[in-house]
Amino acid sequence: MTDSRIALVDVNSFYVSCERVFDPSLEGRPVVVLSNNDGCVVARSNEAKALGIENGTPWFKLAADADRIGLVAKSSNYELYGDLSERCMRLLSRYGSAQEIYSIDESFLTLSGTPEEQHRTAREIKRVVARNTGLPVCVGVAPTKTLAKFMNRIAKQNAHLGGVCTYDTMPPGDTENIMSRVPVTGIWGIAGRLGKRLNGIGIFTVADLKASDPVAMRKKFSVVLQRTILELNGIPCIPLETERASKEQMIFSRSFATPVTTAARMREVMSLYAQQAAIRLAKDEQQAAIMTCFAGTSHFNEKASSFPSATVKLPGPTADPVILTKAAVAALDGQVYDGVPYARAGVMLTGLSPAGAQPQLPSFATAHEEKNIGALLGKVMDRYGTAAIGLGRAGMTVAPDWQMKRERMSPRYTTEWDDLPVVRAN
DNA sequence: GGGACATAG
DNA sequence: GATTCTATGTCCC
Repeated sequence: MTDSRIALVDVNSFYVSCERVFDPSLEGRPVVVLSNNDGCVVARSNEAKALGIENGTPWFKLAADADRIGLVAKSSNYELYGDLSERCMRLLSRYGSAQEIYSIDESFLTLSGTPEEQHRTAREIKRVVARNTGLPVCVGVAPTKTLAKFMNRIAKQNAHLGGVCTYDTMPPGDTENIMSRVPVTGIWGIAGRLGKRLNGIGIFTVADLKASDPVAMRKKFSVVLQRTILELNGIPCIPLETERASKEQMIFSRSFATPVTTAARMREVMSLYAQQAAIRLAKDEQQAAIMTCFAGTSHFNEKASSFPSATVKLPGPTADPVILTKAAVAALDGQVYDGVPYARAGVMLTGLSPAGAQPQLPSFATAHEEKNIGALLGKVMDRYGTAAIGLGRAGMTVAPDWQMKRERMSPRYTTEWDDLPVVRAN
């Protein structure tokens, strides 16, 4: 048998593993990586999972006990993770006739050959990624994406499999056995809400779902669930997306380290966020037609509740930081009040199109629009930091106090010359 | 077409 | 005292 199959390669505890690549002393210890603003746990090592620490736990609830239980927390370092991700994805691309980069730490690959050959390829992938990047991965191989995800999960949870699990080489009885024991929420696309509704009609395990009638389930639930059921039965319904579709919307939003309580400060925030959004537009080679600006108080603050937002139509599709910044600064005018403790804010861009798709008539383009300032801002900030340059921030030479907290961040070893690791030889 | 909701990583 | 960010898809009006 030489059917083509799908491999799902996933880095174990990706963010934690990235931290460990550069700090081997973290090996074997409970480690968590925190969200932006050092808010809550977004990645855990197995040792941290074993301590019962859940994803989403606020750091302030763990901090006091951290030393006592030997828990290490790191601020998230997306420069580092993004760079290691790229290296990893480039390596993986060698091993499949097609590749879908599904997330920062996951790729689907198309494998050919016999099941035994595919299993050997999967083992080689694991070996080569470990040797070339230092990152541990697990690989699941199966006829459909949903089954590949499931096989990957089995590989992760059963150390004796050596991090690789292939549907076609597993004794069918073993697979059925596992499926009849894993809760239905162990399947890709089924989380709490749907899980509860399924339990309500007697579907508790993966095996129960697999045995259900896809047509009836589509009527009762959704087309998504029907596809999942068919995929569990080996019928591919979810195609490999080898071309990254261009984004439909772009959001830049952040929580503040300390609340923003004045309209004047909020204008500063909007100005900086709009510039970050412009930089991303330039990187994606896109332009936007509509901008929504929003701010909000903390959802945990019941006394002050305010969620201002405003949508403005831009003069035409644009990626120009000058236009975007002016629009953002003006958008929330009159809706943000002094004295209200805003906890977060953001800029959303919609109506996106490829840059240059609708070339503007020269008479409508402003002088600065043609100069692609967004890309320039991005390059300067990449090299000299975000404080080095900016529009309309006269005198703002130090980071404002609302800027997000990253108190426990490791150096950006691979993307900052000044953060290069130091090697000592005795 | 748009808001609410669900899901994922 | 403190609780991420981003993107997509479906349902339903």
